Amino acid sequence: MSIEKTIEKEVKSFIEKEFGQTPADTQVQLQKTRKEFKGDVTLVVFPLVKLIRKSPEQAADIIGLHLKEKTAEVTGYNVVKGFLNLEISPNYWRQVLNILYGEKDAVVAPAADEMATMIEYSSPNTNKPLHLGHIRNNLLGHSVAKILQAAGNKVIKVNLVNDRGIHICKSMLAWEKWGQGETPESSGLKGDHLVGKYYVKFDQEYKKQIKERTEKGVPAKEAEKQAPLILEAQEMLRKWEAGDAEVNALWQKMNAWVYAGFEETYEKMGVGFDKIYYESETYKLGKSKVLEGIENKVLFRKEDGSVWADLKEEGLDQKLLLRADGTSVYMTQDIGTAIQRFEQYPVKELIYVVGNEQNYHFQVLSIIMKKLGYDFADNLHHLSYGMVELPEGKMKSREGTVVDADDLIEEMISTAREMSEEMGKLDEFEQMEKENIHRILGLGALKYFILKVDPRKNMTFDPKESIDFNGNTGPFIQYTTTRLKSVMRKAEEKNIEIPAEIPEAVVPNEKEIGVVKLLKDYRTIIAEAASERSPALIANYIYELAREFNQFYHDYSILHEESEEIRQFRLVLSKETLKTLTHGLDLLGIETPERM
RNA sequence: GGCUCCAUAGUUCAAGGGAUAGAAUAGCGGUUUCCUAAACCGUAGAUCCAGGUUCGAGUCCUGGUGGAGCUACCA
Repeated sequence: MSIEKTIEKEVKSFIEKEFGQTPADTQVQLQKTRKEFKGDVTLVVFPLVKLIRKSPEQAADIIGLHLKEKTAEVTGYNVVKGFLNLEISPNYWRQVLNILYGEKDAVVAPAADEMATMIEYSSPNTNKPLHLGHIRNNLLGHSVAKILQAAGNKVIKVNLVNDRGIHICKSMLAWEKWGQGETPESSGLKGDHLVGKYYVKFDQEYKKQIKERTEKGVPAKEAEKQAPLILEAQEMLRKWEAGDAEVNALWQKMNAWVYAGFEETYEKMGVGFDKIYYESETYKLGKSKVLEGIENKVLFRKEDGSVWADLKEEGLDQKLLLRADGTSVYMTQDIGTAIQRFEQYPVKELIYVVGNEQNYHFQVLSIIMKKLGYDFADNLHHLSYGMVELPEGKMKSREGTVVDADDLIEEMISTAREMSEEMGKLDEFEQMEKENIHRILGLGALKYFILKVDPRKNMTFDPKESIDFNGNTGPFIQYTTTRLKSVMRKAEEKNIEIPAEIPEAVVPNEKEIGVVKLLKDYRTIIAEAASERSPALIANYIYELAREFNQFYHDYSILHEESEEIRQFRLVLSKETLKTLTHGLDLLGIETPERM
């Protein structure tokens, strides 16, 4: 039993016996003792003073004295205001490390639950390359999937590629008009960037046409609708929907370019999926369910034939589900895909990793699903993450301020390369090995930078200041692991064995206890990160652990320690720390190099 | 206009209603005959404003100020 549980139990039974009052769980508040005070565990006494009817100081004193007498692990206490700081014996911490060390897996045992959690992320449009916003989405989705798995869930990762619609037709049309048969091979451009180029081209030409008309006095809205380019694009979409062979062939060709490009970026980021859905295959879903909804009178039809949900009772507006011409909208498709997924898979919940700009959409989705009578509506969760903003505000493709995913990744790797070469620690390595380490470090810095921030919050990225490699960063934690790996290598070279158990005679010092205390928390942190769906909790934890270990490492030597028993203790401590840091980094999708 | 979210050192981020608000970075000053100095130590620096609830408020409530998002027969 953990020391906190033991103390909690003892405090409760003590107060019950002595004062005839049973404290509620929320009244027994235990927390870690702050660094500036003596002690390990702190009981906040304020909530208990009403039951005990003494001053906070007196109450703390009585409880402290009792715990010291009754609980073997409590070796002393002190009272500061209403805070009872309890000192726990170093032997207890040694035992904690022994237990952690004995459990070979840092991972929580897989749950027996056969029902899976499905997590949808990435979901890109195929008309332009991925940017920094997508990076946050992908890293979050991938990391949350890993964390859920580590917490004992079955996880299915899915991607829904938005491969159809008017925006795709814009790229296709521009390529036909101005592309002169350009291909990724002929231009040397990555497929998604090539298609993106024509999407931009369309927009430019379209704007010109609008301007020509507004200058002749046509109202802006009229001009937007009249411009020949947009009419052509709309015509192309109609042909696509009618299955026109020529349009379809072009669509297939250009999408294939984009997929190849995306695949490259996904691979670089280290993210992947168990199943990829294409909107061209799912966009007709949901319509029949909506029609059923009319029969069941939960939806209604307007005079023009369009179908709506009335959400006034929920404090929202009306929401369109089928256009007057009978075609579906985004919401209709999402209704269809959700139903399909719950029917096809043994899924207990569905998590959508989508930006907070779509909060309203997902709020409405849940309400409509419920209206349609699907119980799993309560198991649809929107993992709503904040925008990545530039110092001057939102990224705008029109103003060319979009931070391209591929460019950023390359920049990170080359920064790692520059720094590494300056330090010269890898000089004797082969080129291939060096490049691999630069890649691991560059991506480590990027991933940690993104994931350490609470997903729900907006974050700022300044392209002028490169992402740090020192301090609270991925490379800092990676560096700690390479030091540890180096210690392990040297131990092996010197034939120093790492024992199966720690000798009982060892009494850990303060720095060592500091590390053990953190190691003990790891499983709890995973569970919390899973329920909060927040990789930031993992990131903050491993940073703190690395920092704590570095302090110990700086002050004490491991292999050069003279006492064999203490050396063994420190080796076990190091091995456990390495295991935990590596595992935590892996949950963030970050690799650890052997050297750096 | 309506709805939602946000506001913490110069900057980027932390802080389950609890102690003297933590880090990092930038600044200043130190540490290397010893397991990797991408490290370690020291120094200085912050809760948007006004009320309220509470033994205790960055955290909860009300009002204000400033910012973001949503409010499409786009996806």
